[in-house]
Formats: sequence, structure tokens, C-alpha cells
Amino acid sequence: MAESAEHDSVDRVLAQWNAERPDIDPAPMGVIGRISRAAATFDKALRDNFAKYGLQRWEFDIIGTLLRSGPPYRLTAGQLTASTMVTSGAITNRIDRLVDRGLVDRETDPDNRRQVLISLTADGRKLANEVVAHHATYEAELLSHLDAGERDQLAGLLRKLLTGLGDTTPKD
Amino acid sequence: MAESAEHDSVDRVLAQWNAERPDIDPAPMGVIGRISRAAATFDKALRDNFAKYGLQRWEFDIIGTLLRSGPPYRLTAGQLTASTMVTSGAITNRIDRLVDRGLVDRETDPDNRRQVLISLTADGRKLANEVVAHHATYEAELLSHLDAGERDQLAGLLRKLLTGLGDTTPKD
DNA sequence: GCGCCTTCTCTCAACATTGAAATGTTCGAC
DNA sequence: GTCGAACATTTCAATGTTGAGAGAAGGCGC
Repeated sequence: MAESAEHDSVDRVLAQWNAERPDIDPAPMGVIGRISRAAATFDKALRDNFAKYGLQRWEFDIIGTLLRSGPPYRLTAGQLTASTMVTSGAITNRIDRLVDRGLVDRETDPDNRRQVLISLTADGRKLANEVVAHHATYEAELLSHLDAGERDQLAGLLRKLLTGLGDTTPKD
Repeated sequence: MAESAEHDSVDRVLAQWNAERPDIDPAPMGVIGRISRAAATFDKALRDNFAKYGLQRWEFDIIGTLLRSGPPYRLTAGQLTASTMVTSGAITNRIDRLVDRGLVDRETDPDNRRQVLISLTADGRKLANEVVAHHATYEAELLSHLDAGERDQLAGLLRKLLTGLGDTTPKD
């Protein structure tokens, strides 16, 4: 088989482990290591890209989540906590700052006064709509080294992996 | 085509975007979102698993890097900084704590006194060798929902993605 | 209605990382 | 040899997250 594929940084790590611990099967590390590495690379790239629009990544995470939730672009603080994978203390802090920036409103839910409803302001909605388009374009560029077939194959394998790990949609 | 594949949490996000912004091609988000999500899931699982051996993940990152570098199990602080993707200030702090724990030694390089050499102690090497075996077994479990062919296919696509992003091995 | 348990958000102290400046070292040019 | 630039690590203040716990509100059994 033609060994034409380039080596990535994970290949080097695997070669080192193979030399030191040949008893260990390196294949699982090859998958998990690459997923971690790719995630870190995307994370940095996306952070830099959002900065062009004066946004931090967590800011887009929140206003984007509100936008994609559809009209009336309003979720509880708890729903935002669940979708962002940070703790409740962090969400309180982030909402504070988005309110200061005028991108979201915070109001107590009159029907359940334990809950706080966070909704996009007109400014927030406008900004989210603008940025998401650039964001999607940029993500497509990041994947441009894969053709459409490879990209879909990759998505399919990752979906299978995630569902196997229990990452199913909370409510279908 | 039999729609037998389960949906994961990213499918839900994509459906939301499609409803709100049908003009945006959701395919790139499907890939990058799943990579991020899978990385976060693995991160948490591995953290919990290392905790069973009384280790934090960053502790294994460092002693594991030293172990796989091979005899004499010694790297400079700068090399460790490069391989762990954190800043130099963080590495100084982490090395401090590993020295306190007796897992590594820190000494100035006599040949270049700007550099600091970090080496595994006998205890550190023993611990790293023990833990890496359990770590590899656990990673294999995390991937057990993919068969060997799918796993290798996934690794291959990720390698292509990473090399396309410029993640080549620094020195071949 | 009355307790009691659960739910939801906010508060706060502890902790870790970042990023820039400081310190000490090497190397090349002159 | 001396000067200055480049380099490697440490220090330190600013910043953000975590995780526990408080406070307020809802819901269920009786």
C-alpha cells in the first residue's frame, strides 16, 4: 500500500509509545488523541475568528444558542447552563456581562419565579445573525481539505461514536 | 434508506439551525461540533479515570510525556510546554507540584544554563508505567462501539484533517 | 393549609491559567 | 572582550471557572 499519507503530530506520539511500551495497542490513542488535538486546533481558530467581530467565543455560544432556539429567542439560565457545558456560577457571570453589553435581557419568569428568562435583545439578535454566517463560512474553510464525501463519512463515524458514549438528544 | 442511526445531540443543534437559518449549510458544523463534543466527553471520562489512580490529568500528561520520550526520561521545561498546549507560566506551576510530589526532578542544564531539565524519578517512572496501561485499556473501552475497521477509518480521516490544518510532526 | 423535599439561580472563596514583565544566560558581531 | 539581541524560565497581577452552599420558590403527601 502506498504510504503517501503525511504524518501528523499524533503519529509521532504513537511511535514514541510503541518504542517504549510495545505491549500497548496504540490504535485507541490514535483516535482519541486526534480528536482532542483537532478540537484544540478548532477552538483556537474559532476564538481568533470571533475576535474579528469583537466577540469572545463564549459570547457567541450563548447568543447563538438563543438564536437557534427560535422565536421568541428566550431560554432559562438553566437551559443555557446545560447547553454550554460550564457550571451555573459561570453562566451567572456570563449573563451579567452580556446584559451589560446590551445583547440579552434578564427577567424573572412570572410563571415560575425560581427561573430566570434570558432573551436576545434586538441588537443581540442582529449580531448573532450576522456572525453566524461568517462563522459557518469559516468552519467550511477549516474543513476544506476534506471532500464532501469524506466530511460526511467523518460526521457519520463521530455520530456513531457519540451515540455509543450516550450523547443522545435529551428529548426527541 | 433505513433511517436506523440514532440521533446525537449535535443532530438536534443542526435541526435548530436549519429551522432558523435554512440558508446556512449545516454540514461543517456537524463535523466540528461533534469533534468538540467528543473531545469534551473524552476529557471528562479520562479525568474521572485518572482520579482513580490519584492523578490529575495534567499530571499524567507530563509524566506520560516524559515516559514516552524514552531514556533518560528527561526533557526541558520548554519541550514540555510545547507538548502540553498550555503557557509557560502554567508549566512552571505544574512542575513545582510534581517536584513536591516526588514524581520528577528539576535541575539546570549544565551545558546551557538557561534551560531546566525535568526528569522522571524512579517513583514517577513506576507510576507512569502503571497508569498508562490502565489508561490505554480505558480508552479502548471508550471506543468499543466502533469496530476495528471503523476506528481505523476514523483515525485516517482525522489524520487527513489535521495534516490539512498544518498539524504536522515538528521534526521528521 | 402545613411540612418537607426538590428545583433553580446567585454568591463567594479557593484555585489555576493567562500574558506580560523581569531575570538570568548564550551567542554573534564588531 | 564588550555590547546587544535572542532565548528559556520564573514571577506576578488580572481574570475566569469551579464547586459548595445560601436563598427563594414550587410541588407533593397528608
